[in-house]
Amino acid sequence: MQGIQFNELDELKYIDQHWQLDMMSSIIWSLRSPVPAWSGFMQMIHKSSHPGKSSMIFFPMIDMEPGDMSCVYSTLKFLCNEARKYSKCPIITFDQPLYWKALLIIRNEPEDASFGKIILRLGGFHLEMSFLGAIGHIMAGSGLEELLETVYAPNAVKHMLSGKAVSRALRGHFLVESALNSLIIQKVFTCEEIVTGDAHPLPRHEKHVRCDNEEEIVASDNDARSRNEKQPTYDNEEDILTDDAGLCATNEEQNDDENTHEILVDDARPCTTDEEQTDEEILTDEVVPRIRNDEQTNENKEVEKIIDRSFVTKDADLLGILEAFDGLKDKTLKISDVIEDKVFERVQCRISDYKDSLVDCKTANLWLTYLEMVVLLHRFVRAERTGDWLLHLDTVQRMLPYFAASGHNLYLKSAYIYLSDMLKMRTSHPDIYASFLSGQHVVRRTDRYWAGIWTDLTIEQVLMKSLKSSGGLTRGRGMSEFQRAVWILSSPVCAEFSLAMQNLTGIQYSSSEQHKDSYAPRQARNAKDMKTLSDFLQERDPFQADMKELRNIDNGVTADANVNVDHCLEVGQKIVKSLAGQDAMTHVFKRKHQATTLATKTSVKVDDELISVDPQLMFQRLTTIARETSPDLSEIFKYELSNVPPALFDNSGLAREAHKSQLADAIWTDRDCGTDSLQSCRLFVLDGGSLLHRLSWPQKSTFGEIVQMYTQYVLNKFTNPCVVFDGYESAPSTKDMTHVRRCKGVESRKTVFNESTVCIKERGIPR
DNA sequence: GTGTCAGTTCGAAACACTCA
DNA sequence: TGAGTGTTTCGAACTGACAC
Repeated sequence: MQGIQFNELDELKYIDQHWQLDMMSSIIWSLRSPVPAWSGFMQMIHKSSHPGKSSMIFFPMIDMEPGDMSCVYSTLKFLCNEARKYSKCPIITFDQPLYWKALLIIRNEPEDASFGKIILRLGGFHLEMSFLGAIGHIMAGSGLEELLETVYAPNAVKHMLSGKAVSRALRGHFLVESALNSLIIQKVFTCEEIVTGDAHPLPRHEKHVRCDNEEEIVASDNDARSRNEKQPTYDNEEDILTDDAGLCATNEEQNDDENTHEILVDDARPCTTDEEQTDEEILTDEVVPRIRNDEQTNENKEVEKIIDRSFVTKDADLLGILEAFDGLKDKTLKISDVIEDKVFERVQCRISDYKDSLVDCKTANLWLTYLEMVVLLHRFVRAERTGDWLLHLDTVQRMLPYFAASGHNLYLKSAYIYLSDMLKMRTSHPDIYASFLSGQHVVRRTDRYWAGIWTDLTIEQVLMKSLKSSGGLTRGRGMSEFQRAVWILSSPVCAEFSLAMQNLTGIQYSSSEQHKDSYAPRQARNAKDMKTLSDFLQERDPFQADMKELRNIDNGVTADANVNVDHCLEVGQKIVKSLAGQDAMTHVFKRKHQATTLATKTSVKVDDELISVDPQLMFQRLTTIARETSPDLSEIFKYELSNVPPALFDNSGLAREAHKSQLADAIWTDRDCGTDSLQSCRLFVLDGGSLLHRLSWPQKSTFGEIVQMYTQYVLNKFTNPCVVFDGYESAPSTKDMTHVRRCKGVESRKTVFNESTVCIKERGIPR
């Protein structure tokens, strides 16, 4: 079999022309909230010519195992025949496993054969999923998981960080990026935070968050603060909203359609099948007004809940960006005017200087690397939405080191070969390369500039939605070969009927012009989640200049000396560089060359060799062996079976939290705790710590009044009481681990107060 | 009562790595 | 070289909430 060589990759030297817009979007979150999220913001400002809406047609399904080489071969053969009929160059997109098989087949065919002309593309959507997994791997154990768990469910976060829940992952990463940028802006620029619970519609924010009138802002802030205290706490809603441009992928959309192979014919012909549109995009003229009215009502309700967290500033550069944003929004400025504004370079320069000052801080470096990875996500999505071919290639090239450092070797190999092949197209297929440069490499399901999506995502969205929605194959038709053929071949006729019915009834299908990120409920949720994330990061600042070591920002666990994830880009670049000239078929990736993350298991040194130890696994194995080899287990337990007792310590080395309520339940259940014996009791001993949670502390009360309140409560409730508070010396004590867990590894500030000090409280406990 | 959807859990396949 | 282990990726099945 012919080998596949990793050729030296030429540097693209692509200059991103619109980085200013990404910067504006991330900064504006801090200065003016709520605003549309990145995707909504981009759709709002991007208006340009584009190749038009694409049409999709289904080809017959091949009834074979998708991974079967002969199935892939048949697909390629069919593709070549169809392309010959249209006199077009065959282009096909696969996800990674099938891409590699198709590549092997094509590379082993003679160059003059029909297969030699096939342009094989690696699915961008799957590439993005893998990159999300790479981010999750690199940031494992850093505290990102705990950060995201403040706004998402734990299992949802696991899927987000493993690259499965794409829509949520993107939203989550973009929110975290904005919260981190907000933190940096506070440090670099002179800002003052205002947090308001605004009960007015969105335009109201535009009026009061003007940075040149600070007094007015503070005054309105005080009013709003009192309103905010009455705000209800929200449930942890899950992200069920989807991006109309295909940013999302539901579980269904993530399913591989490996049983089906399609050719996407990308032209400007009108869409012929109504099944080609997603449910959320289909809005009839009659339906639209009703939905808009409902949305308006809902918006008003949601806007009342909006929590606004912004900063006021008098910094000239930040004010310049605000003006540019207003200009774009009001359409008084064009994008070309904005990107020529030097204010962005000045802001970037100041932020870069600040980042350079953190060069010795490992934790800060890791989180700055995270920001770089999220920027790549922005670029990758933007390249697809706008059909920017060079940006797409440049971003894939920048992703390679992160794939390498995180051990996503299959995608590293495939993406490397894909990039190499696409660059070669400049000379081998100049006509196709030119059409890709004009934005023909993406598919648009709606007639908008900011609506391009990856071809593999298109296949999944269109096919899966058609299969599973009303009239689809999963609605009682059966899935046999005959039924599939009937369904596919009849869909053009059904589309004709559908079109005729639309003309007859006068009901037309159209897509909403407004992006979902522009809706007030979405903005409200974003603002709420941003506040939650910002609060978390304020308490656990990853950019502390005096924090030189690498540690988890949530639990404070410090990394070993062998953890090098803060230099993962250099690690990855080294691996990518070493690939040049190697044979892709025989090259072996070594795990020891990858970046070592914070989540790497603890290791012990045996004969000068580091061995990773999972205490839980070690304990289980040893007890299993002991049970089989020794009749008396107590003999075995005389010896140390793991470096820490797993029953008492978790994998990060922190002592497990005590569950007092379970102990209390056990006592009440197993023992006689009746109250008869209390009748003769003359002394009530009360736990002072527990007592603290019994009473709610009134607003603006002093500590003296609170003490008086507790005293009165105890005297009224109990005769002859004795209140006991537990106290610990400054020397090492059994409470130390609890203190470490509670302070999250960050030393708290000293608070000085006396009887007349007014208590500023948060949710019933002193701050 | 039914259908849909998000969330969760579990398992299998494929592949890389390690070790005897 | 083969067996065992670990990781990644993917899919199926189930559950509960919600809308109609």
